[in-house]
This record gives sequence, structure tokens and C-alpha cells, in this order.
Amino acid sequence: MARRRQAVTIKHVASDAGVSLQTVSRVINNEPNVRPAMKQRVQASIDKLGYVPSIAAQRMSGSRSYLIMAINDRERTIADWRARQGGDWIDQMLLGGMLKCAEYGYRMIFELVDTHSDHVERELGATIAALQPDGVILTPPHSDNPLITGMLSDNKIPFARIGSIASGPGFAITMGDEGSAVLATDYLVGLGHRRIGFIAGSDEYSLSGWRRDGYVRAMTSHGLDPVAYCKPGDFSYASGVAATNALLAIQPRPTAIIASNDQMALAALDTATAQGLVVPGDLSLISFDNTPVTRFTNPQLTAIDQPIAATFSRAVELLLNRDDSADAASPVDVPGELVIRASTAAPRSDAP
Amino acid sequence: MARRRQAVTIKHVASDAGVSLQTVSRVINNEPNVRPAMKQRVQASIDKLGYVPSIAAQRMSGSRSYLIMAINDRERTIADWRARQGGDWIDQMLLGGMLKCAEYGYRMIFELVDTHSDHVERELGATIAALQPDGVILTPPHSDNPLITGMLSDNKIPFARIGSIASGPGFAITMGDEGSAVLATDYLVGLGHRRIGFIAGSDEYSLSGWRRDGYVRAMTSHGLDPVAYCKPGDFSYASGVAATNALLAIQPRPTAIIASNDQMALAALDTATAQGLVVPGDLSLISFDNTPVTRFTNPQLTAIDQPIAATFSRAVELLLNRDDSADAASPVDVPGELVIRASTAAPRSDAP
DNA sequence: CTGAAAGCGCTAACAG
DNA sequence: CTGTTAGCGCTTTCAG
Repeated sequence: MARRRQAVTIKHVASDAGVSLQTVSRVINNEPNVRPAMKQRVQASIDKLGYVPSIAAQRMSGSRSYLIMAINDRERTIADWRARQGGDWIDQMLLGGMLKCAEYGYRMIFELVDTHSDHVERELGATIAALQPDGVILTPPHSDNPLITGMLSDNKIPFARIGSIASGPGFAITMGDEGSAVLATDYLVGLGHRRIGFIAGSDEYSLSGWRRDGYVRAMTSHGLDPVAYCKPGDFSYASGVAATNALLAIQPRPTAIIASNDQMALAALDTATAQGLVVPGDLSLISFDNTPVTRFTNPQLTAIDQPIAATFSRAVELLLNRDDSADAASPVDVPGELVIRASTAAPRSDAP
Repeated sequence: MARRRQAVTIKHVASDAGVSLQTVSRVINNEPNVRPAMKQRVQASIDKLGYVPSIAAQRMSGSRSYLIMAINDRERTIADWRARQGGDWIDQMLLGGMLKCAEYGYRMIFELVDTHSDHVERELGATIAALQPDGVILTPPHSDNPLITGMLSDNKIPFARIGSIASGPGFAITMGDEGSAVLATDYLVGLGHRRIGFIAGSDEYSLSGWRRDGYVRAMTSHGLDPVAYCKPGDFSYASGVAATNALLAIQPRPTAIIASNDQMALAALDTATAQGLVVPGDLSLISFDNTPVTRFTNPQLTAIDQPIAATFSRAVELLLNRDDSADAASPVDVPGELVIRASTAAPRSDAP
């Protein structure tokens, strides 16, 4: 490996502009107390020489690393990549996070971390020591891992916890789950549905509960029974099939179903169709997440969009404008929205 | 922003082990000329203190940055992310590239670069100056951009050109396009098809030509006409519809179609179905790329898998085992494979 | 085989 | 407002 050196350094700029290193440094970092004329002269040299500061050197001298680290669960992420089922969490994360970082001259790098490992702390600690990120974004199931949040706050590294409402250090950010469930339920009620089924997600994820809470709250507010048509699921296709069968066996059967994710909605669609029901004629369907698959079903699925990109974008902003006072602020909620496609309609007037 | 310092540095390890900094450095970098006993003693201290070298500091003192940079086209990547059509190029890139990097203690970061910009060179130059990656992976349409390859080789940064067969500096790596087209064609011929249609991709991409070349070669080798059933396309759904209509209007019509990507195959499926043809009964279909959408059609699409992950994995290996002699080696070809699903079958015996 | 010295490119702290 | 002086943590010379 050839030993490479910086082509043009702060020294070159300083001597070219006939000023001290410090002045150049001040200009680079946009610090005050530099006379405009001076600043212009230095900037001219910078442009002329095509100078770009070395992040490594900046970091070395105790400044920032200009790196924001996003952390995802290793096992789940790799499994999703291998399965190639069209899940695009990582892509949306990058879309929101990378672009927002770029706006501020930062860079987002992302790491896979083993939750199950008993040495999460060491693993993460090593990455942090090596990279020295200026901020970290945690995603479930890491967001509420005390080993991780503890380590981060001990090291005084600002961090955001996505999908967490717990108080404590770091910014808690949620993705509108409860509100979205209300939105979906209200929409169906508005269409004329009264018996609305709900397939819950795995209790391993807090958002499963929030989504159900929203459903229950909305049903209750309309004077509808929030319990009779609520069935458990675990986000898998198989659990969606089971829940749908259970729901359709109820007399009178529901005229609409909200599934807590797209896979289970897909299962509901297939199951209902197999039973001779027409979607949305006989049964309306709304799914959560709005991953690409919602576009490939027939009919296309009306879905609640999980605002992944917007959430990461917000997380980056929180991290970079960080003022310690807002640290313990109440959770930030990024609302999701309902994307109306072809799987929802008014119930038949002759519905049982 | 609190000023953060490395918690445990090489100094701590040195004093803990009672040796000089150099010795620790040698152990870290696995250099020879360290007595085993010494090495063990130092390693023990490292483990005990949980020491991890700072990449910034390593890079500063003229060593490696342990960073491999993958470059993708900004516009196209962002458009794909926004469209949420299930394209998973980035995910597969990460799957192959990140994991392979991790094996060697490297990290993959990825950048979006504007091709159309007239200052690609400056843009990329800045990123490189800032990050100082030890290697770069170029993807189309950057792979054959002389501004980029020139800059990289001037800076003596090892790089790989994915989807390029041009000679010159850097490793050229292809993804088996021609061979895969042969594979698909041969498979259809083996099934009994004689009139096989081909929908080509946009000429902006070299791989479009390679895929067509494979089709032509295979057809010719079987004594079949490689021209009559070959239609142009541009990878878009709309162009797929047009090409399919053109193909199905030919008398006698083809009994099978190979589309140069999944979107056009999807278009072919929809178009054929709309004309009352049954896939695969009346028409067999093979697509290229094997993106997630192939799993969501009815029937599911038989497809040629574009080996994205394997290719990036290979690129990283080439970059890290780099010996200058192999620099101009002939292009490396990572073969693709045929994933057989439900859109292919033998032609009807009574086919026209 | 191991140690001591000299930076890498940049910024913090302090002078002027 | 600008310049000077120390390092940051590590690796490279070059001595022992």
C-alpha cells in the first residue's frame, strides 16, 4: 500500500494566502473574529488550491469527526437482505439520514450490531473508539437496551432512540404508530365500516402495542367494540393467515381488517381471496409500513406509511443542533400518513 | 459539543504492559519481529484495557484509513429510494461489500456522486481528500468515466470498476451478463422453445449489449434466428409494453420472451395476460436481475439473478489483496445464475 | 528484536 | 482580530 499523504494541506493554503494556520482554520470552521477581507483572501486560496480538510486530522485535534453512526440489528438486517422480499428499511434510513447529514457536511455510516450477543457493549464500544462518531442513531431493538444507552451517555455521545418513548438520556423518537392506527380506523369508520378487525404485531416490539392502542382508542371513540375483532399476530405471513381465518370465522364477520404490517396484510388478502371474498368489495384491507410490496398486490394495498426517512432526517437534526437542555425532552413523534390505494371501499349495503 | 478524547490509547497499553509505544503498535499491526512472549503480554494488556486503535490517528500517521468507498449515481439512487419499487441494488451492495469489508477489519462507506455534473472530479476529489479511503468501488455509469478513473489512478488509490470491461487502471468486474443470457436462452431451448423473443435494455448501459450478445450467440448456436424476435427497450415498464406488443404481433408469435430487466418482464407479463395469453402456458417469460418484484407477480417470474452481492464481495477482495501486477488483469467475471420459478414451461405442442 | 525521536494535519489555548 | 505554541494518537524513521 503506497503511503499516501494529503495533497494540499492547511499549510499550503496558509502560505499561499500569507497568513497563519490558525486563520485558515478559522475560515474553514466559519468562526467569528475574522475580518471579511481576510476571510475572502483565505477562501480564495482554498478554492484555488482545491483544499479540503482531512477529517482524520480534524478529529485528531479534538474536533468533530463529522460522522453520524446509525445502528441496526445485524441478524434481522442480513436476513432481510438475503430474503429479498422488498423490505426497504435500510434504503429509507439512508434516504432520510444520509441526505440530511450531507446537508450539514456530515456523513452517515451504518453498523450492524448483535443484540443477542452478551458483549454488545464491547462490540459497540470498539466501533465507537475506532470511529469516534459525533452522534449515534439507535433503532429497535437497540433503542431501549440499557447497556447501549448507558455506554453512550457515559461517553457523552449524543444519541437518538428511534421507536422508543422511554425517558432518560438521548432523544426518543417515535414514528406516529398510535396516531396512524387512529387514522386508519377513522378512515374505515368514515367509509361506513362498523366491524373492523385488527391483527396485532409481535409483542417484542413496542410499536405493536402502540398500533393496537390507536385502534382501540379510535374504535372506542366511535362507540365500537375494540376487543371482539382484535387478534394477535407476530408480523409473519403465517400468523397473518391464522389471524385472518380467526377473524373471518366470527359471526358477523368484519367488513374490514387492519394488519399491523404489510406481510400480514398480504396474508389477509390471500386468505380472504381464497375464501371467495373480494377485496375491497367484501372486505377492506389496510396495512402498516407501506413497503414496496403494497404496490405489487392485486388490488394494491391501502397502507399507513411508516415515515422512516423523515424520522431519520429528524434524528440527524436533533443530534446536530443538540443543546443539552433538550436532552430529556418528551419524545418527538414523526407522524405517518395514510396512502389510499385500492384495497379499501365502503362496505356493501347488504353486508351481513 | 463536548470535547471527547480517546478513553484508552496506545500509551495506556504501553505503560500497562511495560513496553514502548512501538511494540504495541507492532502488535496491533501484526508486524513480524516481535517475540511471541512479548506479543502475548501486549495482547493481554490490550484485551484487559479494551483498547481499540483510533482510525483517525492511524490514518494521520500515514497508515491506512480502513475505509473502502463505494460510489453510486446520485440521481438514480435517490429516485429508486423514493419510488419504493423494491429495487434492492444498494442493499445487495451492502450485503456483499460491507460484510466482506468487515471480515478484513475494514469499513464500507458509500457516496452518491452526480454523473451529469461537470465537476464530478472536484466533488469526488473532495470526498477522497476528506475521507482518504484505501480503495474505491465504481458502479455504472461511473465505472468508465475517464475523469474519475484518471483521478483515482493519479492519486494511486486502488479501485474496482463494476460493469466495465475496459482495460486500463483498476480492476474491471462484470456480472456475468453475456453468460447469463446464454443460460436463459439455452434453458428455453431445452424446454422446447424455438421462437424466443428478446427485449433489449437501454444502450446507455454496456450490459444491455452484453445481454443481447449472449442471446444472439445462444440462438445462433442452436441454429435459430437471433434477429427476428429481438426488440429494443430502455428498461422502463412502458418500453416493455411496447416491445411485447411488437413481439406478439409477429406471425408466428414467439412462445417465450426474455426481458433485459424485471420491470420490462413485468410489463410483458401484464401485456400478454391482457391479450388473453396464459403465462407460462402460452408464453414463457424470463427476466433479468431477480429483484424482489419477481416474487410478487402471478406467476412468479423465472429470472436471471444479477450477482450484486457476490460482485461487491469480489471487488473488496481484489482491492485488499491488491498487488500492482494484477492491476491490468483481464476483467473478472462473476457469473449469474438462473432462478427457476413459475413463468417458464414447455411450449404447447399445438403452438402455432 | 526493541526503543527513542520526529512528525502526520489540524485545532485549542493562549498571547499579542 | 491574528499569530504562536502545544499537543491529539499513532506510525514511521532510525538507533540501540
